[in-house]
Amino acid sequence: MITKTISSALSGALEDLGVTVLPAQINLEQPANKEHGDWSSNIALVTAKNAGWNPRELAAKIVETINSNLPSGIENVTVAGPGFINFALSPQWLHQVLLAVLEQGTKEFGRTNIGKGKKVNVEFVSANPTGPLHAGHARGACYGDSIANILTAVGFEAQREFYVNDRGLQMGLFAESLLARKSGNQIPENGYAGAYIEEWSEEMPDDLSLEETLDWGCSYAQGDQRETLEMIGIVFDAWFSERSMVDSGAIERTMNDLMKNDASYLKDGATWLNSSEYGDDKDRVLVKSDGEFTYLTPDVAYHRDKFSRSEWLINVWGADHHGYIARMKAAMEALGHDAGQLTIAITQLVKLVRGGEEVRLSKRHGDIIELREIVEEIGPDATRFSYLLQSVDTKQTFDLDLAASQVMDNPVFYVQMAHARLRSIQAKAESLGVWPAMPLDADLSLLTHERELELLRDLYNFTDLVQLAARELAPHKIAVWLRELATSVHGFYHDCYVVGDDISQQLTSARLQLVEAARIGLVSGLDLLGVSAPDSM
RNA sequence: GCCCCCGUAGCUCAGCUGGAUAGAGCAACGGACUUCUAAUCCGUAGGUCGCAGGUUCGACUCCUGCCGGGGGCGCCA
Repeated sequence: MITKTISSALSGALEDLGVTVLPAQINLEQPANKEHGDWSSNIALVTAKNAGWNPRELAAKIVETINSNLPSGIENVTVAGPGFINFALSPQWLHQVLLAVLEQGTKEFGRTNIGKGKKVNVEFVSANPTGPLHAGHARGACYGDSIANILTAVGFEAQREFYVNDRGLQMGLFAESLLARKSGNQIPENGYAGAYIEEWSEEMPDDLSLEETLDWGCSYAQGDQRETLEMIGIVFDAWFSERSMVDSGAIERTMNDLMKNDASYLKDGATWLNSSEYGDDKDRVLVKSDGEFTYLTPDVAYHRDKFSRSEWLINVWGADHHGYIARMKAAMEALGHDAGQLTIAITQLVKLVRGGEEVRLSKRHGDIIELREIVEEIGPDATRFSYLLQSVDTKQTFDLDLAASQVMDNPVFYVQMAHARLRSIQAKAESLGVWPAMPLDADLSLLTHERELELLRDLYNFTDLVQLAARELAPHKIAVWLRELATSVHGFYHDCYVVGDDISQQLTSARLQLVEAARIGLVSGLDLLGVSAPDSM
């Protein structure tokens, strides 16, 4: 690609000047300000000191050298500011980008193989099967699903997994709450009092034992959660049952192996994990003095199971679990796993606002906003896009009134509208018989309008962007890029007519190529977020 | 007290491994529809990037210390 040409021109010039640089030091970037050219290098600023030059002088020498033998595709090279070297290219390189996008199509565009097929397990949501999913779960759900998409796009083999805590204290309280509600008794202390408990208990068969209630409630809740997730297009490859590890003996084996590795000990009638040996603040209880496991113990066994199936584990946890990271990594190391292959992605809390007031999230009380309600209110696409629009590192304010009533404020419509507009251009071209019978010899050099070039620059950036989003597990970067691409599309749509009497046939066919390329861009980006690209709005 | 996240325009947020004059949407103001969807486009206005030091040719970005907001520090899950 063109960046290689520029890099080698730079390193050649530096060599001629007797300045030695490593290829890795040559760093090219696309300046934010278009007046600074298409590509820019700071190499003179970086190397000047060691070479004993003034940065601007060095840059001038480099430019002189490159200009004496200007590579094709580069229109001019200049020195600017404190010593930047700016390259202006002929639009031809962007036309190459267009051809590449068309050739790749929606199935290939933006995809690479840096993951080399490495297996990654993405565990997310993992809500207790004691109630419906709420607005807070949704952030982790959209995020986890999207990073699995992105990791797949860069060549990993991603598996989506949901860990079901179908045993333990909370399950017991849930079952007791259902039974109490069913028989009209008082909900037990610390039990579940949400309105859904009443609705669910009415669905429940009569005269169930506590154990049967637990089974029934668990599968009912799981079914409800599964259904809600499917409403926003999230389908898990595996639902891993905590209880199954009791039956299989996995938990006992894990306890034994921890003991064998001197990672656990008895104290005060409880069994402890020696986690402080592995960087945790303190040791943690694995088996309580009453003989029950803590939450940690089955989870350790579970992670171990995941490691037997995948090389890299990603857990998406809420901010309230961050204190749990150190002990889990400690346990993995104690069991001989590489804690570096366990990545914990923390999503900050979602603050729900309705009517200007904060809505508290608590499953134990009645006032939860269910994910199902949100999806029914604003639709799956707006739900997913809204949750993915900002970094999970920041706490999110989700304004339900805004999302429901002022749809125009919602960027998802802006992006989807861009796609619908491109489709309508194609539909018109189709009705005139000039599409999709596209002439492959369209003269792309006709694409010189700034709107057209802007579109191509956006498309050029996509592949690197997907890799960055994968590296940082940051789907919001895709969402931000989509808004930029949509802005370019709307600008192009406005200023560059594609099909019409006063547009030459040559220009029409060149622009039709661009329309399809931009469309491929929108579809590819939206796909990674799990948002649809409708033909009309 | 310790740990994690955040602090950027009136509001909601971007800002890539440090780069040139800090960006976008909404809200405000002013323009653009005989045309492929005006659910759009163009322009104006709006900033001490929480504060103070440090590193650097260069800091919103990295380091340290404060201040402010949120979350977590159980033999709960």
